[in-house]
Amino acid sequence: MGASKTVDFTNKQNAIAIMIKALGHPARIAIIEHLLKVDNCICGDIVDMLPLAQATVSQHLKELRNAGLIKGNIEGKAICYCIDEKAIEKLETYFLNIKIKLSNKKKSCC
Amino acid sequence: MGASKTVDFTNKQNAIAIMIKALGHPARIAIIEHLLKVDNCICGDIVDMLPLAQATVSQHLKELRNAGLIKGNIEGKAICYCIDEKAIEKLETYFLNIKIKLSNKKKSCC
DNA sequence: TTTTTATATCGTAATATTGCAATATTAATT
DNA sequence: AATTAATATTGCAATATTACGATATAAAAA
Repeated sequence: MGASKTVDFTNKQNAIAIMIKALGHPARIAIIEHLLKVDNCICGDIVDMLPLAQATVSQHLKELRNAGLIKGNIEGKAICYCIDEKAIEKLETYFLNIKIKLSNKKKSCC
Repeated sequence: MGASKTVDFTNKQNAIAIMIKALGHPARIAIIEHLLKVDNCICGDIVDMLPLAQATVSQHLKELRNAGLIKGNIEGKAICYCIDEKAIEKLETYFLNIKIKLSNKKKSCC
């Protein structure tokens, strides 16, 4: 197979899984962390930062874009990439809710 | 290739990517959400819940376990799985920090 | 001790991901 | 218009993931 059975899960579950999956790679974590540090977020700088070929970085950026985690703004012949705050908020809220629910839960076995 | 270039990233980046990656699948999201709802977290119930074969569910549970997101406790011939609170806290903290850093940041382009 | 029950592992097929070189595209510069 | 610069896309090889049936394992029940 190799294909996830997305049809059988809720839309919410599929949506959050897509966002989370997009972050589940060290290069894409590194991209987000770099965008966080830097003020001028030009694509070329990301390529220079990472130990990966330009084509590979471009691919990772595309995945982050498709998942809604970053936005790109064309600036002349360069592209300025930024983190999408709303996406990060969604993720933070998701885990915060789990944390809260867990703390309100009686322990069963582990 | 198909193999991530983990050597070239920091240990922290690789570690958080592994945790996040483990959650980046709708079935594993569904497992976590189920464990959150239920008091008695027996493996067989998870298998019954999900639209996947027992072997597949077992594999997903293994990945969550390997990433430290759940813990299993043997109870006779059954196994009780629970969410590892510390793992969830790590994830929540990670995204909270990004959120805070973003809000303290001057907008550049997007 | 045999059988049943619950879970894990193995083997394997289908598909996805990762990474890169080569090439295409697009916009600025000359 | 031709060249340069920045980024994206294509094509492809290597590896990983997903899913499942079949089988193994381990504990309880009969």
